Amino acid sequence: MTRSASGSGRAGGARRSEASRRAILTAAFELVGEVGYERLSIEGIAARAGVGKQTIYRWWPSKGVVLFDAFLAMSENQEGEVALPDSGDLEADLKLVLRATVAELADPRYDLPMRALAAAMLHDPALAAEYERRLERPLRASKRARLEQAQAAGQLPPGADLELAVDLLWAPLWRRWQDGGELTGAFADALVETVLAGLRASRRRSR
Amino acid sequence: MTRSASGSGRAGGARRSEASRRAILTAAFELVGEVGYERLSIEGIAARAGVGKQTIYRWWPSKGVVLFDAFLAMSENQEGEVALPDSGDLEADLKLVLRATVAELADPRYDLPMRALAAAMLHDPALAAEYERRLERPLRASKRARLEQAQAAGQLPPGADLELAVDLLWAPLWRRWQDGGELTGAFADALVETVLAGLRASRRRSR
Amino acid sequence: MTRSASGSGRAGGARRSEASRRAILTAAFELVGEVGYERLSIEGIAARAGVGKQTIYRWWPSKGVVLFDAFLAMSENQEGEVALPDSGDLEADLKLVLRATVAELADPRYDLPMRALAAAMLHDPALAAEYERRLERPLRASKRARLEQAQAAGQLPPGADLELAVDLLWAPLWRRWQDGGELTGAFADALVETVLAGLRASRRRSR
Amino acid sequence: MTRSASGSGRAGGARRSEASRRAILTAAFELVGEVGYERLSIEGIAARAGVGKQTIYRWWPSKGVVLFDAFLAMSENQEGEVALPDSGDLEADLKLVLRATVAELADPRYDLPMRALAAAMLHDPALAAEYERRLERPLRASKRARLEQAQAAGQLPPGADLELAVDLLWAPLWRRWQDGGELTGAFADALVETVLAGLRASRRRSR
DNA sequence: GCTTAATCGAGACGGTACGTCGTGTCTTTTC
DNA sequence: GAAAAGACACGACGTACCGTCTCGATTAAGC
Repeated sequence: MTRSASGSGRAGGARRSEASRRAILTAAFELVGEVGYERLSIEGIAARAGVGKQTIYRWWPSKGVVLFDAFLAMSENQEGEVALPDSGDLEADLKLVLRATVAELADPRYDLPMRALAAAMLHDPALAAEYERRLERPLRASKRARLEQAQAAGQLPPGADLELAVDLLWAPLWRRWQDGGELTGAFADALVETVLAGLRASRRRSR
Repeated sequence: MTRSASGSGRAGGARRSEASRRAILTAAFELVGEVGYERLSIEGIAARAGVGKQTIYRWWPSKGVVLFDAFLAMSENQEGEVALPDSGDLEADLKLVLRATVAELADPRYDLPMRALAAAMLHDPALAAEYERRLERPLRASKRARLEQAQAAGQLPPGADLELAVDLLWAPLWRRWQDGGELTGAFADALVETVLAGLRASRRRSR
Repeated sequence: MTRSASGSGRAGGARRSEASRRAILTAAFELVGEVGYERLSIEGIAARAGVGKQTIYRWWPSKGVVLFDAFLAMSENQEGEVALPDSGDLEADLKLVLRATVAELADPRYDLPMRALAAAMLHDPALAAEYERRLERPLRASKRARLEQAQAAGQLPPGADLELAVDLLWAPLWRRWQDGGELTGAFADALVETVLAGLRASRRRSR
Repeated sequence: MTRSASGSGRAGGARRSEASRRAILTAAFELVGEVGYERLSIEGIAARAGVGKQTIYRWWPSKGVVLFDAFLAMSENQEGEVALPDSGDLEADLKLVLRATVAELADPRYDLPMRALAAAMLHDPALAAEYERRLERPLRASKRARLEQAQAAGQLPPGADLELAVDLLWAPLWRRWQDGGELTGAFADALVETVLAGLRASRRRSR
C-alpha cells in the first residue's frame, strides 16, 4: 500500500520520515474514534499529527486508505499469521474464537474506527479489495485451515462445504454488530452449535 | 394585537409541497446511483430536483435520512406487509426467497443506492434505528412467521432457535454482497440446506 | 388618528391596518438603530412588528423607503412647515439653528438611523428624490425664506446668491458629521460668521 | 490595509499572490460600477476575478474594504502627494481645482463606485477612519498648504480659519453630488468667490 | 566535505459544498 | 380583501476541506 524504499538507483535526498508516518496513522485512528468517518478530514489528521498535508497526499491515495493503514498499525499482530486454537475439540475452539470476536466488536475503542473502515470500504471497492487481500483472506485461510483439520480428524463429514461454513459462523456476528443488535457470548455459542450440527448432517456436494 | 389561533393544529400559512418532496426523493435516488454516497450532495439533489436547498433542510435532518426516505419511496411495497410464500415445502420456499434476494442484490440499479444506505447507517445510529423500525423489523417478522409455521407443521423441532435461524439464513448473503464476493443461486441453495439441517438437528434450548 | 371605515366608495374587504403600519415603522426605526442599515432586513422588521412580510411588501417598494417613512413618522413635525426663528438678528438666528442641527446630529438616538437613511439614498436615486421632495425642499425653502427676509431688511446685499448661501451654511455640517469629524457649537458659530462675511462682501451676480 | 510581505519572520509556505490581488481589485471596481454597492457580492467578485472566495476572505475583512482598496488601486496617483497648483493667483487656482473636482464627480465611470465607497463608509466607521487616514488627510493637507501659502503672501488675513475654509470650499460640492443636485463650473466659481470674500473679511479668531 | 535532490512543515491557491439567512412571491386560513 | 403565517426558488453569506502548488529548511545519499 505504501511505496517501498528499496535500494534501487536513488540519486540522493531525504527518505520517508518514519516519525511522520506513525504520527499520521496515530492521529487518524484517534480522530476517527472521536468524530467518526464522515467528519474525519485530511486537514484534521495533518493538523493533529503536526504534519504538512502534502506528506499525507504523497504517501496515501485517499482518506480511506490512511484509515486502513492506521487500522493495521494499531493492530499489528493481525497482519501476521494467526492460527486458530486447536485443542482437538472443534466446538470448544470455535466458541472460544467467536466469543473473542464478540468481545472485540463490543470494545468501544474499536467500534467507531471499525464502522468507519466498513463505511470506507462500502464506497471504495479498491479499498475493499485491499482489505480482502491483506486482512480477510489470511484470516479466512486460518479459519478454513482449522475446519480442514477437523475434517481430516473425522469431526466433519468429507463433503461439508467449508467455505460456506466460514460464512455461516462469522457473518451473523458481523451483521448483528452492524445493525446494532444484541451481541452476546450465548449468541456465539448457539451459532457454533447450530452450524456444526448443520455441517455434520450435510449431504455430499461438489463446489 | 392578533388573537392567538384558536383550537387545534395550524394557524395558517402554506402547506408542504408534495411535488417538491417527490422531486427531491427521486433526484436523491438517481444521484446516489450515479455518483455514490460520498459524492452525493444536498446541493446536487436540490439542483437536480429544481428545488431550493432550504426545502431539503426544512424537512430532513441529514443526507442519510433523505437517502433513506428516497429508498422507501422507490420501493413502496416493502413497507407494507410482505408475507413469504408458503407452499408447505419450507426448503423450496426459502430457496425461492433467498434466490430472489440474491437477484435483487445483483441488480445494478439497486447496488449503489443500497451500499450508500448501508454506509449512511454505519455512521448514523439514529438512521440505523429508523431503518430497523421501518424496514428490518417487519421483514424479519415475516421471515420468522414462515419459520414458525414450519415449526407448527412439525418440519422444524420445537426447540429450534428461530431468531438465530433468520440470521443464519440471511446474514451470509448480506456479508458476501458487502464484501464484493461471489453471490449465486447455488450459494443460496447450499445455505438453505445447511441451515435447515442444522436446525433440524438442534438440541432443545431455551432462549 | 385612525379613522374608522368611512363612507367612501369602497366595495368591501378589509382596509389597510393602521396598527400594522405603525408597528412596522416603529420596528424599522428601532432595528436600524440597533443593527445598522446593512443588517436591517424586511424579515427582521416583520418579526419585530409581529406582522407578515407581505404586509410590508404590499405597501412599500423597498427597505429604504420603509426606513424613510419610519424616519418621517418618528419626526412628525419636520414634514409640516418649519419656519426658522426670526428675531431680526440674522447671525444670532443662524447660530441658534446651526447649533440645534449640531446637537441633533450628535444625538446617538438619531445618528445610526440617519446614517442608514443617507446610505439608502446613496444607492437609490428614487429614494433620494423622494427625500428631496418631502424633506429637503421644504426645509431648504424655509432656510431661504429667512435669508430673503434678511435681504429685504438690508442685512444682506441684494445680489447675494442665497441658494449658494444655504449650501455654504449647512453642507460643512453634514460633511463633518458623515466623516466622523469633530462637530461643535464653536464650529457652527465660525461657519455662520465667515459665510455671512462672504455674503455681505459679495459682488452683484446674476443667477 | 493588507499585510506586508517583507522579509521578517515567516517560517515557510507560499506567499500571497499578487496576480490574484490585482484581479480581485479590478473585478471589484468593475462590478461596483455595473451593479452598485448593494448588489456587489464577494461571490461575484471572486467569480469575475477567477479566484476562490477564501482568497478574498483571507486578506480583506469586508466588502467595503475590498472596495476601498480597489478604489486606491484604480487611482494610484491619489495616494502620493498631490500639490495644488500655485500660480500666485489663489482665486484662479481654486477655481481650477474645484472645476476639476466637479468634472470628476460628473464622470460616470467614477460616480457609482464613489457612491458605493461613500455608502460603505457610512456604515463602517473603521473604513471611514482608514479613508480619512489614507486619502482625506493628505488631500486636505495639500489644500491647506495652498491656503497657507496664500496667507503668507498676504492674500488672506492672518487670522483666517483655514480648516474652516477647506470645509467651506469642498463640502458644498460633495453635498450637491450626493443629493443629485446640479453641479456646474459656475457653481464652483461662485463658491470660490464667496468663500474667499468671507475669509478676507473675517475677524481674527483663535482655534 | 560538498553537492544534490527528495522530503518535510507550512500554508496560499482555485474550487465545491456546507448549513444559514434573507429576498420577493405565492398559498392557506382567519377575520 | 387585508392580514398573519409560513413554504417556496433563489442567491449570497462566511466556513471547512479538497487536492495542487509553491516556498525555505532539513537531511542523507553519491561524489
